[in-house]
Amino acid sequence: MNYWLFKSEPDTWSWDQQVAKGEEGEEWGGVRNYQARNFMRAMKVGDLGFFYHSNIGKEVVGIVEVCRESEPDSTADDPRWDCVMIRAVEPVVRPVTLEDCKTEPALKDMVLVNNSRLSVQPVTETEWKTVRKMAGL
DNA sequence: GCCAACGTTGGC
DNA sequence: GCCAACGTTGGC
Repeated sequence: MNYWLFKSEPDTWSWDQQVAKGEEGEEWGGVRNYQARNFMRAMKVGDLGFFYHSNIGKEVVGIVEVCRESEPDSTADDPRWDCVMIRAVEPVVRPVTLEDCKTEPALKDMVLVNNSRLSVQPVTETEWKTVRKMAGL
């Protein structure tokens, strides 16, 4: 089991929209970054991730699960891009902001804190447990 | 809205 | 294969 973090601008695709998709989930398309794509290729069905709102909020707002492994991105006209599908699992009790992560010593090596531009990131088990706890889950 | 950081592109 | 130019992201 691996843990991840999915970043989205709520203006483009928000947690509420993700929740509205329900069990069916939604294609995490539109990613045009090799590192992010490679992380998606490494994902397995059942892997869990944080859903993070960038720009507006700058906080973790929910938990998602990978429900389909990487396959061609329907939003791409170039075959090199593919993506997974994710579904909402549960909302957080309390959002965990970027600032919270920066001030928590256990999260000092978190990718979110050090490379905020990467849109799909790996999360370690320790970070996963820490953020979950901070989120009130 | 600005700008720093980063990734990608393309000319050489 | 290098690197300058350019585009994008995302925190502030």
